[in-house]
Amino acid sequence: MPEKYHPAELEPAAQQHWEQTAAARAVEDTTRPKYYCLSMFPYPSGKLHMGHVRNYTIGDVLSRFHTMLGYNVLQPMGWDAFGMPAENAAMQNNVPPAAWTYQNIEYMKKQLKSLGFAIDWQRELATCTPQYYHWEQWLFTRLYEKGLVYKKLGTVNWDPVDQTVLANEQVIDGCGWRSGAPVEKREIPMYYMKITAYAEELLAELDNLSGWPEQVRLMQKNWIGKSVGVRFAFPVVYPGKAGTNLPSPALSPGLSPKGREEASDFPLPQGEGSREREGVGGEGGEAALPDKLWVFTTRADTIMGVTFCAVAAEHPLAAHAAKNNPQLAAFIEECKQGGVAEADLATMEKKGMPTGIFVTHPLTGEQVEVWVGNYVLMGYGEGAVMAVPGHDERDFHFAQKYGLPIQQVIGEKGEGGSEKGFSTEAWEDWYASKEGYCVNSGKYNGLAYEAAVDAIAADLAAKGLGEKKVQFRLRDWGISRQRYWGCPIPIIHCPTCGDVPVPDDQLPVVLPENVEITGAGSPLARMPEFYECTCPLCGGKARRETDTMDTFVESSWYFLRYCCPDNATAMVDERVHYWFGNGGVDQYIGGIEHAILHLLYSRFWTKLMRDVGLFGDLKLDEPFKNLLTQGMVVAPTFYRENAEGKKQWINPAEVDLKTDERGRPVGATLKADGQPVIIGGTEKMAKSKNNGVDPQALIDQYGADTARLFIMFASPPDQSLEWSDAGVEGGFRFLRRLWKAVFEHVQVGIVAACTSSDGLPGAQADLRRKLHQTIAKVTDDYGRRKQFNTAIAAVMELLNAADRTELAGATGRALAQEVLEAAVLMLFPIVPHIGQALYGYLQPGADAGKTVFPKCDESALKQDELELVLQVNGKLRGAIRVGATADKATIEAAALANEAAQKFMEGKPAKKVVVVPGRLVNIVV
RNA sequence: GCCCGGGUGGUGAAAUUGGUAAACACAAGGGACUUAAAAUCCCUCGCUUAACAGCUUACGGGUUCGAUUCCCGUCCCGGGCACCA
Repeated sequence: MPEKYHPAELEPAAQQHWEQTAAARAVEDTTRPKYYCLSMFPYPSGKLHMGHVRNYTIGDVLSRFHTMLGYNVLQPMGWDAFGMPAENAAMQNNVPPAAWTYQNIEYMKKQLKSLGFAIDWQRELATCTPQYYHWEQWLFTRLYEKGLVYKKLGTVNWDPVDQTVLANEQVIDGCGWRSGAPVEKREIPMYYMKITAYAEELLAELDNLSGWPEQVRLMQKNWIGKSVGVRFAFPVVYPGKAGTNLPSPALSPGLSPKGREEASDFPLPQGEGSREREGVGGEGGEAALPDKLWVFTTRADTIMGVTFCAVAAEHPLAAHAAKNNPQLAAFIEECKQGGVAEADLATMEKKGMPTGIFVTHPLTGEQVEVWVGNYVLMGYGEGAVMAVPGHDERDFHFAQKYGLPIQQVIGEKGEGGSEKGFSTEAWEDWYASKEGYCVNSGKYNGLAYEAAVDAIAADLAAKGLGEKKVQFRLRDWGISRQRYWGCPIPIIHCPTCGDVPVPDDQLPVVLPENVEITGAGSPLARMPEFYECTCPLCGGKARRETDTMDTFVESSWYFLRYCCPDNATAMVDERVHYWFGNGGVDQYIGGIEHAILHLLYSRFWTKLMRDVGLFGDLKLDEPFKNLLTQGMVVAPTFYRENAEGKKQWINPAEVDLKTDERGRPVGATLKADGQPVIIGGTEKMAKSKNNGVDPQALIDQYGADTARLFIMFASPPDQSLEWSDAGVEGGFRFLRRLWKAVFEHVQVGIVAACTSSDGLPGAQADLRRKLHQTIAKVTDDYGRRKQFNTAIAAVMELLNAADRTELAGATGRALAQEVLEAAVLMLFPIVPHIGQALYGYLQPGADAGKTVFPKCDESALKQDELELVLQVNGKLRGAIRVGATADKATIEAAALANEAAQKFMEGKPAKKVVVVPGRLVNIVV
């Protein structure tokens, strides 16, 4: 055994050993319990960053731990290989996206291998290969036939200069990131997946996901947003025709009464299809002129306080009103400015303009004016809202701004039972409370929230103007992307047959790999050799769809494909039954930033695949049994602005940071030129902000084990971690100390490990107790708590205690052997390379990774005496020693007799004595 | 703006079910060894105080014998918001 720890020699040797013994190969074996340990696959951005190291180390620790517990472990890895950065890189460096991606995969795979993860590389997959996306296209066509995929208009960010659709990330302060031109909203036809059809199940199943963090379940619940409310209508009164619900004949010439009838309710009545605006060709705006304005509200109890209504700029009523009103038309144009991101819409200034159109309040018969509001979204709900400024904060401020009436219709009792005062001058939070009762509401006065909603809904229903309705916040999933580097949508547009799904024998629709990326429009739409095709139904000339799918689609089922990545004839096969038996993936690990979208879409796709019948008799409703959401690894961001005011992000490694005496940053300069840079926020490591830290330097200098140990020791996995390499040195030092301890023991000679505390001298019995306490704690930390920093600390404590214990004699040598073997095995999941080597020296010929995890010897934990903390009035005043079996009375007596206790009781009698068994005694005087 | 988290020494953090706040480390300071350096080992290390002791878990309240932990409010930081992945 070498005297010194040399990771550079020992790590490749250990990795070679695992490769030769196929240690990580996972083979279906029904005689053993399986453990499917899944980490979120990376986007091949170029290099691993610390977030990856953290994620995959957690996965590897759990995988290796469960292997040592006897499970048949599967730990796969793959590449989420489609996406925007490849197109950006193509534009910047003139590399085709495919070549760039495969190059990145190759490098990152090498990095992953150098970290020693026990990954079954035979199951590796990349989503950009036809072998993978073939099945995504196949399922798409099945879903299209089932009506679970449909087409409607959707709103996107449009860059009028680059003539291209932008991602929300590419819209900066309302302008296109490359052109700098103000972005506009534009409606284009897109394919949607009907996730709303599964809203109820996606919500209900959250309650069964007991292995998921409460936080994530809550976020998904709020995202789905089930609410029960009332959908009702305001009959529309057109100018000059007060008192009629019908459009003026002058405004809609040539429309027969029957046609009017059919076109009446707009948007379409309730039901899943109600918000689909089918196709692009619906130019007959006049025909769609509504005679009722439908809205949805969860606050029907405030209906008597409606003083105006607001519709989206794209609402047909708005368009109609704008025809003879150039000012309104200009305002509607203004509303189309800016992007579509909800965060921007929610924080922008609320603006509106009256349409001159009035609607009739369905209960009071009063005339209520319709406004166009920039904060009302066409794609959400009915594209129209009732406004109750008295009891909705946004409406309140809107009404104040435009001088619209504010009417109190809900009252509440304050402290002492007096009525709370309502003022139209200043908003107070209780105005929006559901705790009050109706006032100024005629027959509804005095009713509390639920009773009022019920009564009002019943009255609306009686008039045929509304009913109670369940509504979800969740919207259908738009999957069309006007981009190149994605999975082609397998649809053929035929002038005679319409949209035709590509038949199975023509799948996959292969994405051409040699293209020119210009950043303006989709390259596929400029490639006749791609889009020119014949209709599979009629054989006529047709055009292939050139949009690709949202990359979230690939990541919604990759975990199923890992079971059978080699199957060329089916999406999944019976191997799924083995790995997804017993409730699915046993442990899924990934960043908390995926709490909603990725995890919800994956749940959805699993249900879709189930309902297409792909799982046979396997009961699989949810893909992930246990979920560990790791906190993000965050790092500071730095940038400079160029002449056009665009931000150039600078990597933290290239920056010198100056701090004040309290450690707060006061300035930063670029190392290269010494000139100042601007300090941005601390954010998750991301390519777009160039604040990723490459772990390679760390691995090169200290080895994989130190990198793994350090990142596990830095903080618990679910906590976000601000990156700093201070302390890496300490991790390396610990491994060196561990090596030295084993070396010195082996030098004297290995012996059989101690197996019992019988006959051990006191100090050695104490150490052995500490050992088995540590085993119990580490097992619990790995298994139940999934908190690895405390497991490492516990082993450090154990080794510190061993250092302080005399272990020279025969019993001591045996105990030292037991302690060292256990310590090495306990650390093995975290630092497997050094563990593999050291265990080989302690147990020649043994393979640490195939050794059973140490078991706690309960008999070693026994103690005759316990120390209890002594408190007087809750303050620490000393300690008492009592027999391990002492009863409450004995403990009380010992506590009261204690000198320190008597001093702080100052002669007063004890009012009460609280005894917490095994912990403390508190004397209350 | 809305939804979800977080805030404990100079730093990363620990305290698992309401029961000793600061375990385990890092950094710093002092010492030993050394011609010297590195490495290693030992000691000190929340704040106030000469000491006794008092104070301390972002801030302000509350519940409790006892609160980092539970409740209410405030501030700050991070994540998500449907086309970053």
